[in-house]
Amino acid sequence: MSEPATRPDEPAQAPPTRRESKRAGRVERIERVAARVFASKGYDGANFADIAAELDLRGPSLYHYFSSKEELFLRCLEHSAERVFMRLRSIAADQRADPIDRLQALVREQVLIEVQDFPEFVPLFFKMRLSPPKLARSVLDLRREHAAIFEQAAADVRTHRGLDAGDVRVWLGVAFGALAYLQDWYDPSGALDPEQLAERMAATLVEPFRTGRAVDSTATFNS
Amino acid sequence: MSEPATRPDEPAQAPPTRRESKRAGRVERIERVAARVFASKGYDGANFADIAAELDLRGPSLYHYFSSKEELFLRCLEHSAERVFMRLRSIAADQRADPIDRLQALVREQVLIEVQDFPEFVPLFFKMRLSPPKLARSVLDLRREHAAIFEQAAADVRTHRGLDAGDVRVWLGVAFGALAYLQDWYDPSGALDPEQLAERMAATLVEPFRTGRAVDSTATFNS
Amino acid sequence: MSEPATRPDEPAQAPPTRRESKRAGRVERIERVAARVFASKGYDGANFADIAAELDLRGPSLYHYFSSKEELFLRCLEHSAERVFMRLRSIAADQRADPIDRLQALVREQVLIEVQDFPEFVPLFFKMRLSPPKLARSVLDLRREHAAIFEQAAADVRTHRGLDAGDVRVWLGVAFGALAYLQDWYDPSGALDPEQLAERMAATLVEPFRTGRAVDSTATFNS
Amino acid sequence: MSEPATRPDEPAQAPPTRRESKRAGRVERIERVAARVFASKGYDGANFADIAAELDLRGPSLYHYFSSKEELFLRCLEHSAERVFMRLRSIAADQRADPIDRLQALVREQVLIEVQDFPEFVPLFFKMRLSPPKLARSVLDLRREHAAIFEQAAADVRTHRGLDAGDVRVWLGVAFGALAYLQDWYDPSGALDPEQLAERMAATLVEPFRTGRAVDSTATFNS
DNA sequence: AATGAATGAGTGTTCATTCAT
DNA sequence: AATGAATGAACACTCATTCAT
Repeated sequence: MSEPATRPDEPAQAPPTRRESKRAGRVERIERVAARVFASKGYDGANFADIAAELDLRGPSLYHYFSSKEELFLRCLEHSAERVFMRLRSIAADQRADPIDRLQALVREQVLIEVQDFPEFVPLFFKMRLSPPKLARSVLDLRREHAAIFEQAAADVRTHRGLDAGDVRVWLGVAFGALAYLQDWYDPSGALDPEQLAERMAATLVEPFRTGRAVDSTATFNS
Repeated sequence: MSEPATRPDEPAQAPPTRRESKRAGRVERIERVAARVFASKGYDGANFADIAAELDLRGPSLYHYFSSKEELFLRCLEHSAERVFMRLRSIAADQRADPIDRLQALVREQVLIEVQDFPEFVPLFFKMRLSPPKLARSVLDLRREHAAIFEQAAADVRTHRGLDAGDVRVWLGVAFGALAYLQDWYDPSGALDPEQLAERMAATLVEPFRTGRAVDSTATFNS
Repeated sequence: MSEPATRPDEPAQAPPTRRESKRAGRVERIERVAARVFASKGYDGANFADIAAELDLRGPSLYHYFSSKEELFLRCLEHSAERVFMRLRSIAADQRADPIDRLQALVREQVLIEVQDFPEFVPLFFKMRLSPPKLARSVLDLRREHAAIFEQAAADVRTHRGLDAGDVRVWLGVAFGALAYLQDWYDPSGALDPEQLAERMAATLVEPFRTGRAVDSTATFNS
Repeated sequence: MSEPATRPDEPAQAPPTRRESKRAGRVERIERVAARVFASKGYDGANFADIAAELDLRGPSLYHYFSSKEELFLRCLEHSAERVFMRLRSIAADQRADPIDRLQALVREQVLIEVQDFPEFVPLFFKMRLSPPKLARSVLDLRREHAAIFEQAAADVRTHRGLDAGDVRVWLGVAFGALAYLQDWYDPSGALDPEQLAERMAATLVEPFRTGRAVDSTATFNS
């Protein structure tokens, strides 16, 4: 252990000291703001000075909390991902619901997450060129974790109908594409409020599962 | 000579001199390479030196053909747009086909354009971050032109069924999102060949129009 | 503490902090050096790297203090203008002196400013080639302000003699030309010291006003 | 000799062949145009492409006639200088006129040269940093030659009055400054036509010689 | 003779990052 | 902890100049 300062008579999971929690709060605040900036300007377009300015700080101050721009970006993603995954899993875990309704509810939730609660989550959808392989790997893991939730839910629909799990990647591509594209066209102040949008997108995307055509009928394929 | 149609003794409409056509060929070659680089690295990420290097040139040489990075990018965009729009419109113009089949054929064509013939289309049209405002304007115009083709085709499906044209923006958002996202997940060397992919994506995206649910049933809304 | 005048328990008009005054000192130093470089090489000819090098800095460092080359140049200009105008105006404001003596004193002062105290004045004010139009505007405003001081003093001579103010532009052109040209020929280490030079140039330039010929006798003309 | 092509039976001063005279004509035309561009934009501000464009040529074509930008500039100066000096000398050589009238006529002529006939001559007044010492020397020689004409005329006024030639450098500085500055303020389309301007400037500048004050009274000084 | 093509050197500017305070 | 100061690396763009045609 590299923390000789903790007293040996304390539980292994030492509660955060006041100093640590203060720092944690600042980190969280930075991540929240930075995530928003990254989401709106893109990785290249966002710069440290701007992010810091929104926090009433100067650029170099961020280095007290993050070792580089890339790390900050990754932490932003992770930060939202935790919360987002929790919300999605609580829906995915509801075994009482009909599988197809569950899938629709998942899509609905994801829309609300993006346009109401976590607009900064969107970048996770996209491929990015992150130079240090470690960071790239972490992002990839998050993407897989996110996709797995939807993939499982979609497979459930098929098995529930007595089909093999098959391959839902095309549908997944369509759905994720639609979800990722939202921020490029949807205006929350327009005629459609977030709830309506979520309702309609979910219905549209799940429709092929309801008819069984266009999704089920295709033969499974191996990647 | 490769111009047998013009009578040799006439200047007739100023046929391109050898010099001019040579230049045109070079311009075309640069545009092709530049489009690929822009597509893979984004507008900001692509730099003149790299583009030039792929052509065995040095950065400043590109200024013989394009007056700025912005102009080079716009030429790439317009160049692609020209070809892509032509293909889509030739399908959209076929009035003999059933409207819904026409829409499906359009989606199918767009998929093939993206994964087979114009791999740079997606980033150029859908995903480009647009810092210079002048550039943003032009890109938006082209995007609108592109969207209009699909919007009209979708509206035709509704009117053909005796409905008002309504608003197909949600469906359009879903479809364009799905189409924009293709390159983030589809691997042409995988189990699904481009034709199969196009077939299935088109079927999936058009399905809500076939059932009438999820698309037609929703009331129209004003933006 | 170097601020004995302010009572220690009062913030009182926000006295400059040590940090601010340090920065102000640096800005002043940069302006002084930059003005000299601009003066010797012209606006286009002066480059950031060279200016910075004279300050033991690298080019980009200047951007901590000035947002662009244009701004740096304008600050230099205004900085000089402030001091120079103050000196000239203190002479122009002396209403006890005979108008013609006042005019002569003004010319004399201007010569001393140029060859003794502000050697960068001439290029900055008279000779700068002005590519950026925004810059040209500001320089022209300052030139007009400078010219107005002499113009008024010259007109005073005429009205004092019972003539109308008339037009002294030709004389002004001669005088300013002579003053602008000084650094192209005068060598302070030569036989004529600055005071003698100032005396003689002032006498020479004011002479037409003393005789009344060549200045007064010409009819006024409208631009 | 490096011209073996000239036939030995021709006079040493071989008349220009048709080819040579054609080339000479082109050189002259380029010099005339280039001189105008240099005069209006300055040495740095003028570029080869612009100069060539005014001649319906492309930049590199100028290298058929001049080995570098600096050489072109020098030739421009020389080109006007020849003609200008001829005109000035024809006035300076008129021994019948009163010396002071001759001086006044010289100034008058110089004004007309600048604002009517050879606006490109003005740059000769100014110091310039020409890198190859040979070119710098040539310019300096031209400046001296030009100044000498006025210097001699001014000295003649003094000796004609029985004074020693003395030093007229202060007056010369004033006069040349006034003449060099003309292009910065005089607008030929304004209220004063070139003839009037020339008249008035000449009168103003020569006035101190007429009164004898301000010029004669000063002691001579050695540089 | 003229020029299209190409380029090396240079210039202003941006920005993530380091460091002393 | 926070930040002014500073900078190296990059990058779009300009321009005089070379060269093959």
